[in-house]
Amino acid sequence: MSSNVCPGTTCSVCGFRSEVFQTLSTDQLEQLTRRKSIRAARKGDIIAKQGSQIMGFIFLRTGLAKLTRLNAEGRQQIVGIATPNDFVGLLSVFSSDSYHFSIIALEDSEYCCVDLELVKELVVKEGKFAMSLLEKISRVSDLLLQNRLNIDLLQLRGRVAYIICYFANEVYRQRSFNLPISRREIAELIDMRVENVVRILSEFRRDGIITIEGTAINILKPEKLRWIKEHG
Amino acid sequence: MSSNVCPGTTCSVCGFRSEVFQTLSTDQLEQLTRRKSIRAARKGDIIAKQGSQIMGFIFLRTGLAKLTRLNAEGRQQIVGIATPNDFVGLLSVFSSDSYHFSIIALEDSEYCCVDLELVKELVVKEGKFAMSLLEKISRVSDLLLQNRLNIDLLQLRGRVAYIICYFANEVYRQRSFNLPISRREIAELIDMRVENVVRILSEFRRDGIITIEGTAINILKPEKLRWIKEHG
DNA sequence: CGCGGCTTTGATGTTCATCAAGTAAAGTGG
DNA sequence: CCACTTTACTTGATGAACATCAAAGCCGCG
Repeated sequence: MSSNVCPGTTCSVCGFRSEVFQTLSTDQLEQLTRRKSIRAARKGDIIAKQGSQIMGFIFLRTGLAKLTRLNAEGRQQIVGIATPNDFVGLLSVFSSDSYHFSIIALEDSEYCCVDLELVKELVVKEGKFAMSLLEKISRVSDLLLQNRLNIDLLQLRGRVAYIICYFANEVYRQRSFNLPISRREIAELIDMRVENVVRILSEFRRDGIITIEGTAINILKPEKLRWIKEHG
Repeated sequence: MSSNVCPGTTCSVCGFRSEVFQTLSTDQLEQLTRRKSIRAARKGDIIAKQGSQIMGFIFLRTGLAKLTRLNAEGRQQIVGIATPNDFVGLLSVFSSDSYHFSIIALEDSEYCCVDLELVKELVVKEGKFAMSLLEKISRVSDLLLQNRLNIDLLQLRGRVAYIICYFANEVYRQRSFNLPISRREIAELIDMRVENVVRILSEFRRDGIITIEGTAINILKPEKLRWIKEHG
């Protein structure tokens, strides 16, 4: 939970600006700069906690984070993965006053926390800003839902293939990378059990589809993996 | 697909107004009235089709509709149920130019189709409108996601209980009602097979938890059903 | 009437969760 | 730094949950 405030960077040079804040005036950007804080989170740090009051509009600048949720039964579930420039407060921000998910850093990350009241003020004052926010929020949330719907129809083999492809294609854009999450977390992400994640990964390795050593994954047969993710 | 245009009603007396359009001026509401159409859909009619171009901002005035989706494999999936005052274009409206889901009437329904360009214009022009739209869109989408996440963690018995409770509590607000969807559609809604839906419904009946005859459901033991939905 | 779609039940095999047990890796405290 | 504990990973065996296949009844519709 220890998140350090970083030396301020002005919002006018922020990567997020090009996507959402592009429509704001220099003046408004300065206002934004004054009422935001950039923070650093170490791997494992809790950026926001499910159920706690929403303090600000949060988006990820660098790094990687998971959105998690504890259901009524006490079972942990990973709702999705946030990559740089995703806002992670998600829909809750505008429909509730408390976070519906926890946000936890998977890698050392930087995130920006903008005063929520200011964002709301800007929505009301600056129509174009409101519009681009709507677009961005829609895109991120829609993608989250699509991923989940896709996974729901797959059997376990297909789910594991899906998530490997996800990291390869959407996150790291490389055939070979280090899994940022544990076997347990993979299980929580695609609604299955640790043992079966392990078993299926071993199976993929045996079949020469991937190599995997610890967290290091290398995809040997992308076509085959894609086939499994689609038909498995 | 045959949807008849209804005799115009002015937007100033629309049920949706109180939720989202409340902030618009009389003038703007008249503008809205001119650039919208109220349509009637009969049970089974397709209100919008997955993949087709988004023509307008659609919301349901009366009746009931399902949001469905055909995945890459050709398997049908029901994403959610829309009740009156839900906008059914959902997130796609602002993040894509084609519908990601089909919208199909489950009961005779009336829906309103507002010129999307006008809505976007109003978002830009009227900050308060933008804000209430953001809130509404967030609430509906968030709920959709929550429901799906809940269902994902349940076994089949729990899912069936969940969906019965859903209709009883959220849609009809009565312990006894007519299921608006077939057994097959229930299966598509909670990711299971028709046979198992039937089997579990019969089981609930045998155990005296519900009565069910055709589409007519009556919940006899709400507490027991709730227990199953939470622990099943 | 006959056909097709929806519903229902039974039988069977597959997929998956659970239990158990063991290894490896990573903290923790003396 | 080493014994100790904990946590992550891995494999096997077993039973429960579920999909699939098969068959029959029901109903509406041309």
